[in-house]
Amino acid sequence: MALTIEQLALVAKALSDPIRLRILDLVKAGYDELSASPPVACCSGGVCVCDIQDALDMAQSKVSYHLRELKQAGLLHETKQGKWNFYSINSQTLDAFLQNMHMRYVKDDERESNP
Amino acid sequence: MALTIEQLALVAKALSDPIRLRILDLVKAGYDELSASPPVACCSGGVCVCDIQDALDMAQSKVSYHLRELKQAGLLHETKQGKWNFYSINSQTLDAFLQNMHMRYVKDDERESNP
DNA sequence: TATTTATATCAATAAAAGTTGATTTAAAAA
DNA sequence: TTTTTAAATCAACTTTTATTGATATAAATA
Repeated sequence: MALTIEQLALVAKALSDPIRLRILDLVKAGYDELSASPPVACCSGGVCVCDIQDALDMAQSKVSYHLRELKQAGLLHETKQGKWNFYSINSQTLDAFLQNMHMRYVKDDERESNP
Repeated sequence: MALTIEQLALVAKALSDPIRLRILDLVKAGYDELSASPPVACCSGGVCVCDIQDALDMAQSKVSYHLRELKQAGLLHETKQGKWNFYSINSQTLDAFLQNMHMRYVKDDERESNP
């Protein structure tokens, strides 16, 4: 799945804010790294908004805003469960982004300049 | 070399604009893909501003602005040669960015959830 | 049913990024 | 030496993003 320049730029934009990267860190680590327990007993495979909010000590609307940016870029997956929204990493998007960027801008052109 | 969240965000920001990705494309391809010849006989290993400008049909100051963003993020290397400035890809920065992003957000945590 | 809790969304504002045309600098050419 | 060429930088402006506080929605609880 080759991504267009516009798609690549959109993912990069979502990744271009330290707050959003911190959110990705928290979501990736899950409740291991959060000083909280999942609000729902069964494993949701994600982290809820209020726990990110607590962990980062940020206004709720601010956290929601950044979560939306990440979700719209396809970097997060959202699961609604009762009154909670759980977010988990969609590593497919990030993986595709990283692979495409590597192929486009790092990988040596097969034809020339190989060691 | 592990990059901080702030460093990662800065590189991502530089990559978050389609114009800049197009510039990276051109610089990577070099004069092969440009309908122009290098203005200097000896191989500079880069592309000059005016040829990017021609290829993208953009104002000179606009191209310079985006080149500066890419250079400041460490994604491009600049070589002055006579009255020309040649830009080439600094793949180290991009490579470090991609590896760090992969380790941080894609790679499975060794401890759990392995297939 | 009334209240609380979790979270999205909205409107207003603030801050950052991008664009444009003009000016500056420095090298090369006339 | 004057003029031209390449490219950086600047100031004014426009557009996009981010922040904030308030409001809306919907589920859970009292």
